Amino acid sequence: MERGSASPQVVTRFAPSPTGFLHIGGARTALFNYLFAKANGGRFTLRVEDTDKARSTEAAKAAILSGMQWLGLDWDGDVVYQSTRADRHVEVAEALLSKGAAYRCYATPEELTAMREQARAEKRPARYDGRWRDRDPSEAPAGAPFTVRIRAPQEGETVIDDAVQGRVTVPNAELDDFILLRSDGTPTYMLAVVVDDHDMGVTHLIRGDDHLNNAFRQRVIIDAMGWPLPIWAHVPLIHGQDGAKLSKRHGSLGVEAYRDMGILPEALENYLLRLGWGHGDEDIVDRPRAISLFSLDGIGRNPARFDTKKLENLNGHYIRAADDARLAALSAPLISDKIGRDLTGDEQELLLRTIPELKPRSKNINDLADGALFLFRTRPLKLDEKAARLLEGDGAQRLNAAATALRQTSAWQSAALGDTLKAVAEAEGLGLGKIAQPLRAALTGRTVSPGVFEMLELLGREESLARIDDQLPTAAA
RNA sequence: GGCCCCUUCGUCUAGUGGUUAGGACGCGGCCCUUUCACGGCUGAAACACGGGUUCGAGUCCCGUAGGGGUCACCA
Repeated sequence: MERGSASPQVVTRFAPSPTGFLHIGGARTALFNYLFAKANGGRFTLRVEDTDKARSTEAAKAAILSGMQWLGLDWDGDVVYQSTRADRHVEVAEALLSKGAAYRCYATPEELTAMREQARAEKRPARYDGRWRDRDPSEAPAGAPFTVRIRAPQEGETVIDDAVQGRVTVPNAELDDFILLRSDGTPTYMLAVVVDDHDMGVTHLIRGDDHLNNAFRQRVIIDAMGWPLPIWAHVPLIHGQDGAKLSKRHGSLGVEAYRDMGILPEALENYLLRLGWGHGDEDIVDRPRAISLFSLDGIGRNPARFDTKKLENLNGHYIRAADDARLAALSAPLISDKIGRDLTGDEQELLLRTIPELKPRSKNINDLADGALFLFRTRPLKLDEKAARLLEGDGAQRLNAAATALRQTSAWQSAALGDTLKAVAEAEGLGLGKIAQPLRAALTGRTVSPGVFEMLELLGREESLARIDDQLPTAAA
């Protein structure tokens, strides 16, 4: 799909560092980048920032990729691993060096630590003091290790026109000569991002607010290289329920944790989208709608708190909208887990037919599995306390009356069964509930369940009658 | 602490100088109803505070308070 050269293609990227799972904040950043690219007919790329060999792990890398796949955030092209691009990063550092935009610094780590401590003691900002900035190269200790530092402007100010935050200005005195190349010759993050974003043709940088300060530093490199500026969009971070930074304690779990809680990916996506982005009153926004609506100016500037209740509500909505077969497949393993065996083919088919009854009663897949459990109980059912109480005294008589009528019903379909039971209630001069509740208890062992007529049909004549007989006092039966 | 950002119901938000400040989640009530849900109706619930600017501020400006981010040879 060629686009006119007059309007260069939008390219976004998600650039996680593989030091942990794909958490909620990262997932939202990825989502926004994905949506913005799709909304503009652009490309959404994925780059793994694995330049910190000590902290990066294969497991984290895999977790991030699988999290993205689960959410259906498909990236264009191959994953770029930053660690494979070190040569190019060094090349740029050297270009900067020969331009005089960077210089070698021979300060030792100990020296720098001492410098920072002293600055802190004197209540000054702990910035690199530029001690090697203007020294003549001849002063360099022979053979000593050195880092390469950017020569950042010291006067004036640097401006970032952020698509979310607006125009943000920082005095250049705040920017120190940060390190480009470590003393072992490897590139730092600050250099690597800029080079990679440039080389990958990234046009829009949508990322967490915590990177806003980095943007000023990165701009120094970009300017020094004479490269075009990307459009920055710094999205406020997600906070926990208590307003503090999101931690594992209150929801910053990996996306797979939400999957395991029975959350549907489209529900998490919709929730994440609405957390910090809005379009009028619309709360239910599915993927196609999001792609047609998404824009950077819909992103708010204030941090949002994570609210599990709303996520669950949204999840309930998407469960009701989901395909029955998909829901059956998702809940079957959970059911197997609970009953300690695999479902037979017939049982799987039965589960599928029951899903429509369970959908409106479920906020997550666990609820679904739980609700389906009555189908697979083994006789005689153990009744819970409340259910048992429904079968005491008059309850037993009513159950018996219902059983008698049910045995004579030939058409075992919910509508007909409903008519039968309503007739029983009328004959007894009772409300339908008086008949249905004991029946529900006998059928499921619980007081809460899908509709009795439907369950009767689902369970089938034989199983239903057997369960009822199990609960009938022997004298009455 | 320096620098930067933020502040509308408990929460997510709409609102771009004149609104009975709207919606959603959650919460309460009512209805539907064989239980529970779903669904429908309905109620309580917010412009952090103080100064300006203006005929008129949730909307603009300045302070204060509170919250957040960031200050590595991590990313």
